[in-house]
Amino acid sequence: MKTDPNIEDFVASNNPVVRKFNEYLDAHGMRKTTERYAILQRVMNISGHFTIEELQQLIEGDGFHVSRSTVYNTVELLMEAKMLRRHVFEGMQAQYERITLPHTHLICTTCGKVKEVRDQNFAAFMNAQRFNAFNSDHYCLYVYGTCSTCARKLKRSHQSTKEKNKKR
Amino acid sequence: MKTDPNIEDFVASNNPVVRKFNEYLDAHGMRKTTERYAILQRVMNISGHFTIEELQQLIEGDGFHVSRSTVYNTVELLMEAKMLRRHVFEGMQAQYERITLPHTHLICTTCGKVKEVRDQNFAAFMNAQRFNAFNSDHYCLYVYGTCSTCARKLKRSHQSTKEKNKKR
DNA sequence: TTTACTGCAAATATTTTGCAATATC
DNA sequence: GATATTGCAAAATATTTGCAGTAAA
Repeated sequence: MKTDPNIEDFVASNNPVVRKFNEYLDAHGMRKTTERYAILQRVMNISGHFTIEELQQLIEGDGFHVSRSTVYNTVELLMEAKMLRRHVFEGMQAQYERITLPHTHLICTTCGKVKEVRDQNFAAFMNAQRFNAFNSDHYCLYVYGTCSTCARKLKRSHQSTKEKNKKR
Repeated sequence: MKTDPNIEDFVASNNPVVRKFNEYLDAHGMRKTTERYAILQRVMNISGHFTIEELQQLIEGDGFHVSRSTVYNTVELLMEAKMLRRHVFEGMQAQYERITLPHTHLICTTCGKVKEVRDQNFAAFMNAQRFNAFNSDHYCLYVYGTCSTCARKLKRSHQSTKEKNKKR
């Protein structure tokens, strides 16, 4: 293992995320490589959604080099370990996010921004939900629409169109 | 326009789907090509989900040739016309389905089968749902889990493992 | 007749794979 | 020391694009 104090500290820390990943690696007879922890550390410090490209650039920004294949490989492991989830929203490239409490995704179809909202009522509703001949493991609710920022901009440009039309 | 009686009949029919697509094409000054209607006809006769690959093969099976680019192009138009939707479920390639009444997708993570269920309670819940600073247009609920067929198979193979262990 | 659309092939984008070098166990 | 993992480059996959020919308006 190369000496990278940050990552060594992270591995040595009793961080539950490190513990969970260790358990997964142990259970599958997999090795604990510096690259895997460097990626884990980065992933767990991102609050929202990110693409593979963005993740790799963040890691490189940390001054640590990992190949694209290793990023894909480790992200796959983190998904199997149920620590990370992949989302593909309409018209966008794949994005990842760490698994936390269930939440709804609000996706603006104009600017592509994704907002997460936690809704107790909805969570309760889904928890009570049972399906016929189907054993549910987890769910994703994607709500597509327009965020307030884009709505404002659209309204403005619509108004200026009306203004122009008036002037003619 | 090449003479293909089936498609001509379809175009001539007062099918609401044809009308809706015509309106979209007219509104955008786009041409009414045989290829577009051939694809529309096929799409509207598929009940479940399909990939681009599958759609093209079905069309070829109908004895009509359309290039891959035209399939992508027309599918894009149908999505803009709000007649078709694209879904990317975890670990699978993009699938399309015609837009009908809102429904939940149950996705088996073992066999990949996708089942649609309509749930009045859920629909009512979502219709009442309002989000802060976000104007909702449509939503997708994906529920991942295990279908009963796979559950049975898994149970059986688990049992036979236990049997084997007993014999030792 | 004009030009939007199609088909083909080539380009691009994203993800996967083969293999030699290397680090973990 | 044995071998799982890495990095690189090449391959595979999915989607987009440029352009010449064709067909819709």
